[in-house]
Amino acid sequence: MTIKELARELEMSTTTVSRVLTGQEKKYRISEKTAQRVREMANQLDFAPNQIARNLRLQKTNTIGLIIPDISNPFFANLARTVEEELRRRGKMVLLCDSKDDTQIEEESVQLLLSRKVDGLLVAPVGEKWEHLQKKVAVPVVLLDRYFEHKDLPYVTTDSFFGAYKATSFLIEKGHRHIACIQGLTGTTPNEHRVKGYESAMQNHGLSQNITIAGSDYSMINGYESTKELLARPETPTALFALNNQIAMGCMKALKEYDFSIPDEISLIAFDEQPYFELLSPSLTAIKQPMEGIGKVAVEMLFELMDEKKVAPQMLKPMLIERDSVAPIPQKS
Amino acid sequence: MTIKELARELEMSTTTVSRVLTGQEKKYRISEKTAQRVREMANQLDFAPNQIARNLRLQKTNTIGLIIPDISNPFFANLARTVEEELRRRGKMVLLCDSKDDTQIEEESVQLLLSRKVDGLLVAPVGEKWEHLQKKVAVPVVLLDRYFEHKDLPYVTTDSFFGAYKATSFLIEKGHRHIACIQGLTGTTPNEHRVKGYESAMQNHGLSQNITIAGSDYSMINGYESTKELLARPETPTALFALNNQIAMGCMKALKEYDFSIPDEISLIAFDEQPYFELLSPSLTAIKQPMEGIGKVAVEMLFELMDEKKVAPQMLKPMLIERDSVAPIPQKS
DNA sequence: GTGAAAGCGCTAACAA
DNA sequence: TTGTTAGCGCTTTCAC
Repeated sequence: MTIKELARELEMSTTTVSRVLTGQEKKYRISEKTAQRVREMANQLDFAPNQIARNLRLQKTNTIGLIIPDISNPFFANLARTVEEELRRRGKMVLLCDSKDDTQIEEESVQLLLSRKVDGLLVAPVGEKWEHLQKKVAVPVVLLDRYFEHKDLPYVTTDSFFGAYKATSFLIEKGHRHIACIQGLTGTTPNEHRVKGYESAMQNHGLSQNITIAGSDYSMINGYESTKELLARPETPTALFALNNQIAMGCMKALKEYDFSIPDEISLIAFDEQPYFELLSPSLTAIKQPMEGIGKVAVEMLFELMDEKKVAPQMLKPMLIERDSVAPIPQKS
Repeated sequence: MTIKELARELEMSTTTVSRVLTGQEKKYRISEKTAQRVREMANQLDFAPNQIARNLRLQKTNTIGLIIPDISNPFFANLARTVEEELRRRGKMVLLCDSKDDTQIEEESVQLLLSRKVDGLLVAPVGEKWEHLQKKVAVPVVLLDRYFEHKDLPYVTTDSFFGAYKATSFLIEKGHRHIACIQGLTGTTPNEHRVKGYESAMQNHGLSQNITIAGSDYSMINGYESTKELLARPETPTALFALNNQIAMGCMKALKEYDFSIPDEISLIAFDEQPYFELLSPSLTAIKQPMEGIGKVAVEMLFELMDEKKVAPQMLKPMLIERDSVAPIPQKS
């Protein structure tokens, strides 16, 4: 069923049909009667214009490419949900790519999406390279979560420094002095900023000598093994700061296995809240990222870029959710 | 950068260029020298054919529509991950739609995807209606998770009856007699089969009179409120069977709030395993669905359908993961 | 071995 | 108020 057949059926030109169907009847002063007939017939034969042809002609696909490092990570799944919803509301569809935290897959995905002529790109990059996101990319790009400083690639993300500083200060206020930080993927901005936030807080409280950083990626296994390693050290930390939700899970697993009681023997705080945190025992204190905000702002930004407007990067403030995995300890200098 | 420009640059026809670039040089006996030159130039100018034009010409988009009720539910996020990976491996991309468990959005999504000429549809339907998935759908469709019996729509799903029967029997073997089931969305096949599995197990053990079914959808809030309601009844159940992961979370929340100790005062088992279940306190006994299998088999099936082969629906067996949320209770008839 | 030209289904500039 | 026609960028039939 094409517009041509529809036009033949109606005994009029494809032009007229097209104009009615694209809502331009007013503009071309098409008689209400004609318009009515077109709509009825289209409805009756339930004709839907071939979007591929349309896209080719219009040089516009109403499609946005979304590249995410791991859709099974609830953080990104949530992001994807908001983004999809926001885009749908604005008449766009989403081509989804999961890069599996692999820069090469990410680069390939960008190519694939560009050759499919997406109108824009929303990317939560792995974070190791950026050239493929900037050079020869003819469409607007907005980065999510991870980004690149000084690269003029617009982004929207959580204020990681702020969040980490807050989490660490919170622990310090509770009397903790030996706080270890288990980091995610090194070299990526959120990780570096979280680490810096942690370090700053430690330094500002005169605890520079106690700064302890372990770990290497955003996985549960990393949390698990880093925790075990930390527990094996001569001076066991009294608190752990896990830099994402999966690391925190690994920490809990290790602590459980080693029969460390949280928070009595060791406190735990996570960057990145998840709904089930409140159900864990003990419930997990966490830094909650403004997920909805990130998705919404990113889509907004992308639209502004598509309208050739200028945009400024955005850092959204996270908040601390106090639960039971952090206990005060008696002060001892 | 179009193939035309590339051809001009090379001083040959677009035909030849196209033939080389689509790997048909052998077929048309194009000289190796020419082919070489084409590839080099294409590479150098890093030319990538406009897929939209290609799709239009070929009447094929290498795109699959994936409709899912809620991508933020880890069950579906996992499914999406496997599906995306499998499809990428086979050279297809994924257009993602989140129906938010709303049949109307689902119907619209099908229309949108069809007008974009996807080559196939992978749908985890809300489960209330099926007409929009069968009538006038010109492309192959495979259903995930939820499906429709006797509707000739191929599906791949977990054997829900089997899993629920197993979970219930497990509780009965542990001595439980008053087992309540908190169900998900009524009217959907997995839910009905899980309920039937539960009922069958109860009946086969002579516990028909104790069958208790509460709840109405797959949400945490449903688990929460249904549990509270069950606890308020004169005869409190000794075990709860939650029909999905989110319901189970709601149960835990309610039990925690009411200071019911799991498993000492009440046992809990969930249909649908999640990685964090082992970290909950107590760790949660669950029926684990073969997620990877579902995704892979579904994609395979879709490809067979695209090759005009016949396929048979598949039910994959889940397995029971024993943890600490179920305790035996002394037998009393 | 290579090329000219038609055509995929649609929209819009130009014409009437 | 409506229609003719060119063309989006590609592939492929037919011709040489």
